[in-house]
Amino acid sequence: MNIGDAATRSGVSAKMIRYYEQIGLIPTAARTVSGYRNYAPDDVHVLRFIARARDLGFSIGEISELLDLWRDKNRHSADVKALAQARVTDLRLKIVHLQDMADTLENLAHSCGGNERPDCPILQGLEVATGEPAGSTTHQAVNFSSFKKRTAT
Amino acid sequence: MNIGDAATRSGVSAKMIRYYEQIGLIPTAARTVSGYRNYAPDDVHVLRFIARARDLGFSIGEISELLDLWRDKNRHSADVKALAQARVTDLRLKIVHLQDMADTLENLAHSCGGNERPDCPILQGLEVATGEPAGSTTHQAVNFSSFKKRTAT
DNA sequence: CTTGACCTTCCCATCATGGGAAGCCCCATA
DNA sequence: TATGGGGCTTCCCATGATGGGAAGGTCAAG
Repeated sequence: MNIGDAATRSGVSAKMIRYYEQIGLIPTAARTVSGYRNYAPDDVHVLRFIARARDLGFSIGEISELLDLWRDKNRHSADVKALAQARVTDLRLKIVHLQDMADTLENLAHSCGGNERPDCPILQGLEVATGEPAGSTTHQAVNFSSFKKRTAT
Repeated sequence: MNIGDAATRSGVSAKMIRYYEQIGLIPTAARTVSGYRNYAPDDVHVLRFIARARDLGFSIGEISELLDLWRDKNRHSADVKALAQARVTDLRLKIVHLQDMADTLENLAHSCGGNERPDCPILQGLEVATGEPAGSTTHQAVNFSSFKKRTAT
């Protein structure tokens, strides 16, 4: 099948399929005489795997590891499990932080709520409520985008 | 204080401070006669908040709104409150998505022995549960759909 | 006055992704 | 058979947030 079919069937855009090929995440596709990339159902399978893993927040590097493990018949479950658990730990931490932030903002909304009060203690409030000396360690970024781009260690 | 001081005290790198100024997230800093940027403690407060918000995955656009919310002391209290509450709703939604994701991964990890046997179901889970197969084989999908695209404003 | 640590601007790279242009290719239909 | 529209190719550019580094000016301590 052509790349467009593979894209719609896998949920990975054609652009991304070419990109994944280019960076070596997937092998170079077979070509037709006229140069079109040609994909087999198995390739779609792999692409689905990739799409799913991306959805779950795995970085490309991690997906590469997962693919290696997946394709390796002698793979070790422990490796895969460790990878997944690392993601879970990241996620739990993020959730806690986001809840902090949501609570803070909610308080802010209440304290600044709708009247003519001239001086909402917003700045101080947020700074206190967000805790964290903030000059402290630039701790490993815990946010949506950074966990994606953090190169797997 | 100089930009280096502001950077270490706020946890935002000097590079980023200049960038935030350039894109208008923070106002152009005062300059000394020789052209050095000069910061007051209040500026550090703002930078700290930015650092915190970035840490939590807010986009620059969102942080810009939050800062407006902060600085807009009393004039449009109702609007300000609405904005804050919208952000809170956003946050709660993000939290839900993250929890979904974490739960899924945790389930996968939990059912994986973590030993040397190559039967860890994490890989199968990744392989199978592609969201939205559009009338295809499996539909046990978990569907966080566009979670990773949440960079919306 | 020298030295080294700081500051300035400017340019480039990153990662994952999308947009779009220019130019082939394939198939259905008139 | 010719044609048109849509799919494919490569190539270049842009994004957002961040870092690296060069070339050069500045400050403060020795």
